[in-house]
Amino acid sequence: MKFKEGKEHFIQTWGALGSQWGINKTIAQIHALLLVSNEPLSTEDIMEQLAISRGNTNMNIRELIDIGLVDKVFKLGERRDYFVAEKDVWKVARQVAKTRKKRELDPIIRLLEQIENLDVAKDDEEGKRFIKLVHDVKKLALNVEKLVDVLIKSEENWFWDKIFKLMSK
Amino acid sequence: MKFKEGKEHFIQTWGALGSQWGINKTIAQIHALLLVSNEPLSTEDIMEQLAISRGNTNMNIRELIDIGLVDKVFKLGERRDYFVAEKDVWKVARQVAKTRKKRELDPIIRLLEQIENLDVAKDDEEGKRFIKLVHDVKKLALNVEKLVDVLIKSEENWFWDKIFKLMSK
DNA sequence: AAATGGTTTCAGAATTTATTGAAATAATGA
DNA sequence: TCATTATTTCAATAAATTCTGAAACCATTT
Repeated sequence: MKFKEGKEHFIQTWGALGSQWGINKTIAQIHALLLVSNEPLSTEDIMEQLAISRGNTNMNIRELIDIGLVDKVFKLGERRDYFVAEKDVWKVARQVAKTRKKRELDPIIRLLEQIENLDVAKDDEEGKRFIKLVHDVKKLALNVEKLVDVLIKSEENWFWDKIFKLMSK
Repeated sequence: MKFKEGKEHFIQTWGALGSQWGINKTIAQIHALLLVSNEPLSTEDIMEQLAISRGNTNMNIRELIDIGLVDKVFKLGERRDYFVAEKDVWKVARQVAKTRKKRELDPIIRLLEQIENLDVAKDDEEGKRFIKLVHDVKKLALNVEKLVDVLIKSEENWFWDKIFKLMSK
């Protein structure tokens, strides 16, 4: 496989991975492109290399900056903005986990807590089963949340080291 | 909050959660409906309660059966099919992890391995950086894969117990 | 064998989501 | 100031996904 071909392939794969996980394909592709680029890229560069419009490029770069995966950088004597991606894959993983936790997990836990506070008569078997279900889901969500918290705070080696010790017992 | 209202809320929330994670909303809603139902439901029941068409119902139930979250059951002396969902939330989590691992993680690891085998000259710095990136991503993916494998094989208590011991050190 | 009750399929419609592109806005500096 | 260049916004459009509903299919009973 040729180098350029490999890059293409990588960008496509990253994009596909993104859509499967509910992330817009273009966001993932821009991220991949910046990941594989050694130099900062301008909006023009990205538009050209991914064959997408200016507006699309701009909005998705902003999203990536919000998520914390991409930074704006300035080149001396240049007017236009350039962008770089965080290259440390572990940091990327942590950052994604952080964003998704806040955006998705936290609101769901709050909702489940609300539902949990149902008034149910003591002899209402159906109601009791429902409350147990909601409770179980909440418990799972809380556990996932805690795990994500560990991940967010950990160093790569520490984290996987501990996880793998888990497996061997 | 009233009981019925709580159920509605739960079904909506489950559906919303699903779409954020790249799962079709209706699939998630059917699953939620079956989760909160103590009795098996027929296609008609589901159509009615979620106000969706027969075709939609049928296709999404099939998907849920494929994933392994829903079973078809028969009622004595009844001709029509009934469906029940796995109620154990931990089993649900493991089943989802299993399906997504096979569908998503495995293919990506294979792709990364292909890309990794690039021919790059020894003095090609850019190429070398790219290969390192791909290698790092693959390593992360392999670690996640291993973690998911532990999860799939574990009992709930064992798993979370070990994970939480992690945190305290 | 034909009527009944139920299930599955799938082309087209509806809906949702992503993208474009042009106009408005901002920043720079001559 | 005003011309130039870059960025942002957003209504319109396109693309992708999901859903419908009617027809085909299948199994059972009379």
